[in-house]
Amino acid sequence: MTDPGAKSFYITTAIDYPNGAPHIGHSMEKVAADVMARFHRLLGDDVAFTMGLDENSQHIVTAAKTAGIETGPFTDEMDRVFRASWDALQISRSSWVRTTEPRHTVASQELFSRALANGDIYKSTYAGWYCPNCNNYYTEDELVDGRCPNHPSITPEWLEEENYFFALSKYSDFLRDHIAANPEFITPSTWTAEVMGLIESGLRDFSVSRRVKPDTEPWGVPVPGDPEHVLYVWFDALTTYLTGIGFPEDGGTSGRYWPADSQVIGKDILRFHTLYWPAMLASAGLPLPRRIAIHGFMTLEGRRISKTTGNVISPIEVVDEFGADPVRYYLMRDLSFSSDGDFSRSKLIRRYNDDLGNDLGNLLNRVVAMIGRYRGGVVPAASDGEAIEAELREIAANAHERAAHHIDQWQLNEALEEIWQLVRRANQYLEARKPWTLAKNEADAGLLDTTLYTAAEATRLAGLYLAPFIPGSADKIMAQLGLDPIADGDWTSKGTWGSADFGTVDPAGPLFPRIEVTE
RNA sequence: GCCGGCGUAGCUCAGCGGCAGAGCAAGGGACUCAUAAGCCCUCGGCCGGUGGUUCGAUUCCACCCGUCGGCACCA
Repeated sequence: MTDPGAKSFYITTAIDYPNGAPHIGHSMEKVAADVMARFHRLLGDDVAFTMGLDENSQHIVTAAKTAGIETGPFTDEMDRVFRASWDALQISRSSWVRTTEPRHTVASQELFSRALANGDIYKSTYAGWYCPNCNNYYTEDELVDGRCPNHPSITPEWLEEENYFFALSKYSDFLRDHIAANPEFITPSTWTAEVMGLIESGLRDFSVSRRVKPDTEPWGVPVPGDPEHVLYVWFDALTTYLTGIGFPEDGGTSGRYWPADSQVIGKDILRFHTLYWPAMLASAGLPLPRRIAIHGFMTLEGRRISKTTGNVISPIEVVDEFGADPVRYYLMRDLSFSSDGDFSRSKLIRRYNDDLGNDLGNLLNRVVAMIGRYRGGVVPAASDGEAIEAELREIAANAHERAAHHIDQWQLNEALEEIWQLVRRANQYLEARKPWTLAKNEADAGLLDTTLYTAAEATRLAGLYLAPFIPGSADKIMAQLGLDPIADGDWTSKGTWGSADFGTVDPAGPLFPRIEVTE
């Protein structure tokens, strides 16, 4: 399917920490990344898309213990739940990395070894408040009245251990220069000042290993040549982005896809992806990702999502009720990628009914119904028409161009707004031409043909442009219009006016049946 | 405390030096192809406050108030 000469596009999402099932708040990042991946496939690019799970943490071991399950089966179950959630949302990942996989051990050790060989890793002393039950260190702030946050009965002791450090401080100038020279590296740019501020306030080296304690379950990637240590967080978690494309086999796929075009993360891990990660890559002699795309956080009905509040909703639950496309549409339309947003059931329903049902679904429905009624289902040939037809063609061309630009800039809600200009204009167009009136007069047959074709074509293009956002529905639009399902490269080859051969419409009923609000 | 974001119509937000914008919500109207949908019109804002720069500020600057984040080994 993919042209070997195609441009490659590599995108990743943050890997999740599977100490519990995913909730709706995790889904915005995944959907946004998926929209981008699908958009690039539509452009004809050869897309790789990595997601995964960060399983190498003592917190996971603790969570498994709490659940009374062995760590392996526990993470296997979490793995199943996470994949099922993203599948429900139609996230089109191409690779899935669990940090416990052997291939990931290889990749992490390789990255570590390269940084070591480059002289950026050294041994030093790490100190912190150690809780033996958690097998974890805490900072002063994290302790609750001097006790372990997870084990109120335990008073952690101050422990020092020798472990490995990464020389982040050496990269201050490099990072500052890179960020200044590549304004798109941090997207949206509102975060640039914050990151620069972090650099100016001074970067400290960070520890990258933990000593394996006796009598604890070994869990993690051994440090190459020093099995007394396991990699701690960064050289393990961040490396998944490389594992996903076959690193360190540079003759294979990783050479083709790296550097990543976009790495999508939440604002909480900004520091690690804009400072630690590029420094680690530079140290290992690898090029840096072109862009770190940072999204805001989601509240649920106005409240912070948290287990203690009890307001967690699973993505599967929401998809079961509304369908994947409506949820995807709502997330991308109402919640700005770059800022925090609130997920609200009533607003989702409003978006569904008003935008998807009334504007888009009803447009499709009236178009296929009229073509069926007035032209026996065959989309008629048409003349160019008059100014009003030209105007609609121009709106479509604008939507094509501007939506692409906005998607490229990670302004996904604005891309949808542009496409909706076309949807709205198509409805207005029908009101202006009044095909139901034209149909009453044989003398208007030619104009009726033009009107029906023009409306059908506008609907087709809107459906195509929406394909990255609502892929299943986009295909249904094509099917009702009697067209082939959307394929890779169609944004270009079929994205302009008149680039499809219509046949016979296939009315299949409302695309987004209205949801009746009860309360 | 330090750094940063935000505060514009009932709601969600756009605009960021030159007569206040969109969508939704609310009210009215003409139509009927369509998911009682679509279309048209109307209502609606001392653009958080105070001072300053400017011929002119929602837009730039200062301060204040409110609000939300970040402040490092925590995903």
